[in-house]
Amino acid sequence: MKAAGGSRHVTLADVAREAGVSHATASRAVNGSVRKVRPEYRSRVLAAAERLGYVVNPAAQAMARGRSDQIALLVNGIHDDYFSPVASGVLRAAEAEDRMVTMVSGNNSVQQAIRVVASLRAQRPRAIILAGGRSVTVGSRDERLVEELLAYESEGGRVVAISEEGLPFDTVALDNRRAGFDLADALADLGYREFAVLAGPPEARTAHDRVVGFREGLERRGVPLAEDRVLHCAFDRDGGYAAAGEYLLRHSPAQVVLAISDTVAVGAMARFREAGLRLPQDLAVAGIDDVPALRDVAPALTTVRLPWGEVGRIALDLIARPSEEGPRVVHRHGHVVLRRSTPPPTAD
Amino acid sequence: MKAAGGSRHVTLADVAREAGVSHATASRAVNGSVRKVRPEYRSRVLAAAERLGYVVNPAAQAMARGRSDQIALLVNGIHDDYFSPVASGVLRAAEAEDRMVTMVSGNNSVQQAIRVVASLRAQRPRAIILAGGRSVTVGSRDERLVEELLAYESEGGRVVAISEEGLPFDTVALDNRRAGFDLADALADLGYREFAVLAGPPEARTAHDRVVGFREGLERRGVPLAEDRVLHCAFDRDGGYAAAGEYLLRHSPAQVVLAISDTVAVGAMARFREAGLRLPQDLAVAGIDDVPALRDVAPALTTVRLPWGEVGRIALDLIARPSEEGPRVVHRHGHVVLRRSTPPPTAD
DNA sequence: TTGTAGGCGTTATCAC
DNA sequence: GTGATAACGCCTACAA
Repeated sequence: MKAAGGSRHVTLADVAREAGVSHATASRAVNGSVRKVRPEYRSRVLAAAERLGYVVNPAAQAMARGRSDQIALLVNGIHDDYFSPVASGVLRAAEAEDRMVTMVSGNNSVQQAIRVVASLRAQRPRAIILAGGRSVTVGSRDERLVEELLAYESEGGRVVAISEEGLPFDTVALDNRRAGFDLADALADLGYREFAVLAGPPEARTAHDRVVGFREGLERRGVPLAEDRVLHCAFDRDGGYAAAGEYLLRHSPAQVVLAISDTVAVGAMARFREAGLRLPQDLAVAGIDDVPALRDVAPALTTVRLPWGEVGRIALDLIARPSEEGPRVVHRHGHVVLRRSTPPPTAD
Repeated sequence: MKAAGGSRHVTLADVAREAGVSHATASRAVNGSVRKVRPEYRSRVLAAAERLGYVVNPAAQAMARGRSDQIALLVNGIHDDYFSPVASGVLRAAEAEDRMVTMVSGNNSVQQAIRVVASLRAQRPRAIILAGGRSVTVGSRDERLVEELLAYESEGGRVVAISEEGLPFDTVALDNRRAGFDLADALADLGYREFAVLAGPPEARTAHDRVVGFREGLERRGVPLAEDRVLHCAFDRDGGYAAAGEYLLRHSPAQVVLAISDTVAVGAMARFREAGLRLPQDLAVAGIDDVPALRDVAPALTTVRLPWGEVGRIALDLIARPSEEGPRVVHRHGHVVLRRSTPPPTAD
């Protein structure tokens, strides 16, 4: 039990005094490398700490150790598609081990991300989780970001990326190409032949990989995908909405629209409906991610379920067990979930 | 420009030496209470800091000041309905002023929330934003939480609640009763007469208030709401799904179902569809919140739009400008948005 | 194994 | 206004 009184904070010195040992022993008993303190003292200290309601002062600890215990999650942007699944995955995993996560947004600009990492660096968190992809063309700004991150690592920090393979950090890699491949393959298998693609931004690596996957999947089935059937758009709901509008203008109707994400798909569906199309009768739509919040749209959306919760856990795991020998990459992939939005196509 | 090299950190001492002044002066020039240092020194220090790439060490600062500059956001649970709108509202606002937010989840348990606040207390963040409501019956556990928060305040921290009025802290109060009232009123105005309610957990204050609002809105229109038409459920998608199932069992059909949140509404819609009901022809559904991710469900959901972004900004504002004289309350309310899910009822 | 002592980077206190 | 100097709470050689 603790005294919730508003007085001054209990410090390690208090605990030490109460337990009748030195500061050092108290420190070791509470946080030190195990088994260096006599069990008797140990329990005496622990009891005293409990009795007094001692709580470590993270700032002091951070200062003494030169590193805090925070975990920082850097997402591209709050509006980004990646935000909610990735964030809730990581937060949930963190919650499971009683840790707190500091969230910051790179605001979809590498520029900003660099600045953010710089100030993060000053805070010396235990780890930075980099969520969301980088560019296809690894430009100089991207390199600056990596550089900043490497500097952070050289100071003893740990970086884990949740994105594509290829960064010089431990990474949890979701196989985006495969997600695209499997989805395209499954739909072609279902009988679809006329595809259109809402491709997201051409420079976003995640979107790009998924589109490449779409292409390969269709190729494998011998299904053509004309260039003009691929529409680029922002990586969010409004992007899908806009791209769908463009699609409608082109008068090049397809049977099914593959969107690079569920949110894009949902935006597109909204636009299609406005145009009077019946879904899925007039047009089938599929996405990728299987974000929980969207699981109940109608018609239920065919998608590729990505294991976000697991990804979060793995990321924390990678942080907890550093490796000596270079970046590790843990691969995960999703599974196609066929739902109502893509019924077997009827003869046209 | 900064040297991104991996060497040791630049400290205030370095800056002071470089500028040829004392630690104290350097400190004052960089962070001290303004206008106590000669302009010449001031600029000399600033220049040196810039040149060396000096960045403050927040841990050291926190330690010396006895308070860090972090803002902590305590949400009820990650799965909670409140998570995404409130979190993104606050994060966005924080982003706008270049601040980072530490997110923690109370995991939907007051018990846990108390523990979280206790460890937060140790971190001495500048402020704690308490998002999400408390219980209807202010129980002893709730009181313990408030107590812990008050203790934190007595240590100099600032608490801002985003919830209902009544807590002894500055609060941004969303008028939940009014949201319920306006929604019920609008639908009754549209011609609906047979209502059912998916009420959420009876002990959750937010849900409770909304239901009270429903009642009052209907009352005003002289529309009865039988007790057995009110079904309690969990405050999330699955709760809505389950409650919808229960509704179906009762064979007491209504024209429209008022859900206490969009997510509950969407879960219910999924269940209704499974049962073969056509929406909105066979049954109309409405929610509250207008969460962006759900804006495109079909049929488009009638709801009450709550100003989450504004709420986040106000919360940060309240933090930035403390008041001397007791808790302030800023009221905000939503606006009914009629969409396809509640067409004017046809004669039955 | 335990205790003593010094240091981590900043701010705050007081003389000057 | 400015500059020594002492905290702040914890960790960790180093010596005992």
